Amino acid sequence: MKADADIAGEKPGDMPEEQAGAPGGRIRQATMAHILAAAEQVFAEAGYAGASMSRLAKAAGLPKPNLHYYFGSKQALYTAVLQNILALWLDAADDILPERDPAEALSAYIRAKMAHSRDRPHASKVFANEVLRGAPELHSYLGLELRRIVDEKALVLEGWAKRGLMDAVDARHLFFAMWAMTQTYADFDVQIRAVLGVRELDDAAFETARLTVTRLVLRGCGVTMKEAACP
Amino acid sequence: MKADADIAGEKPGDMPEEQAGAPGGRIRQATMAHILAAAEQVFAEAGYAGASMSRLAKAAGLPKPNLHYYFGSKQALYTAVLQNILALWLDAADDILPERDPAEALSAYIRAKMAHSRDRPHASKVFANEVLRGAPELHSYLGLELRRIVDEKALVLEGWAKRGLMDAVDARHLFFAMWAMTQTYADFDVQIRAVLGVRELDDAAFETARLTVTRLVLRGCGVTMKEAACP
DNA sequence: GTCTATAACAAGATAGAC
DNA sequence: GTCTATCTTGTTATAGAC
Repeated sequence: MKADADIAGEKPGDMPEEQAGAPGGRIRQATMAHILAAAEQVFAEAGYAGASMSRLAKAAGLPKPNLHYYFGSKQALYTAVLQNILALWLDAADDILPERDPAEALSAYIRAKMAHSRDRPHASKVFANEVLRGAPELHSYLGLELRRIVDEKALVLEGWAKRGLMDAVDARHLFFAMWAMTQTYADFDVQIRAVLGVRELDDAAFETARLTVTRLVLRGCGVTMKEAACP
Repeated sequence: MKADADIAGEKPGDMPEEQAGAPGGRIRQATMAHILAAAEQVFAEAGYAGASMSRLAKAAGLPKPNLHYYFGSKQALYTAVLQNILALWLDAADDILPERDPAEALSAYIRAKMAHSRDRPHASKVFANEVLRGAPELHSYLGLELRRIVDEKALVLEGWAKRGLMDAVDARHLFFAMWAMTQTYADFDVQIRAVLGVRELDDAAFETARLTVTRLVLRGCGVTMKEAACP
């Protein structure tokens, strides 16, 4: 087995027995994390239907039955991959807080989302594939948890607008725009690379992308850019 | 067979025999257009791998072998659907011309793209699915035809910037942003409806979306909005 | 041109030896 | 815990009657 199984961020040698939500020994957890990491990539490239168990197994470097042994079914493995991604997704909006400066908070949010697109493109693609299919696994998450977060953050933006710190922009549609503009660098990377005529999106390309998105959002919200966009 | 087979925009009773690129009689063309319309929807909802021939056949209201009779293979049917979509995709940027006013031209472009997302969401989703998979069928299109168009339009924007009509924004990344913001209303509609807590995106929602996107782009480019954004 | 019947194969899942 | 061999089902595609 390969050694890059630390995707779930488990602390090695922490608990001697088990833990809530992650039963089993350390080797079991490591194997499962390894399978999840490989599966995320395959599901990202092929979608749910296009990812066969044999392909998933080959990507993990294991025989097919082992995947069934650990996750039961393809469906369950896919759900586990999605769950792994949502945990990553949720804490991105932590910068949007009432007491912060709008320009800085929005810049930080865009920076975090762009970093996600760069560092975890597979996660973004799996999520995109799922939503494109009609989000059969994420319906409740989108309608409950995500909706609650957006409602909460929309209040923050409306508060900023009332205090004259930014224009009164529709907060929800602003979020849709920020999600779309940042995630497109992960989901549609093939198209972007083709149009730019480059083999890879390097640091400079991502920096230009981040600055462009930040500029559109900050100016669109009527907040001054200052040096918040430049690290 | 249902009567909504006029998607390809064929002129009924035009030519008695054949035409380049569309051989066969009128009923043949009508049947093929009907299959293509149904297939677009199924490919959009299920992706390439998730769309089985039986499902495609059921959606078209025909037995499976008929689809093979007309298109040969699932692959060929899919390619035909994509080809149909590209024709639609290409003429959206017709508004970006040097002699036009930036605010009006960009507003018109965003309006056209939003209208596409509203009127042909399935087309957008098929395209998104294809690019997510790595664009195996569209690699040459993206790297040649689309790239050429974007290069051409980028020159127009740079011309506007030199004449002081707008700020010097990276034109290519601005296009990525406009594509992402507008297409998200087709591709991620499930997520948007869930967050907004509505069953359907109605006229008002699309108008708010369009105004938000237009605002971000025009202000981000430093062009005055005037009434160009309002019909 | 249309459709029933079926071939050839790959899918998800499991039994059972190790 | 691990993996070979296999079962069942659904897949694309086609043969051949109508």
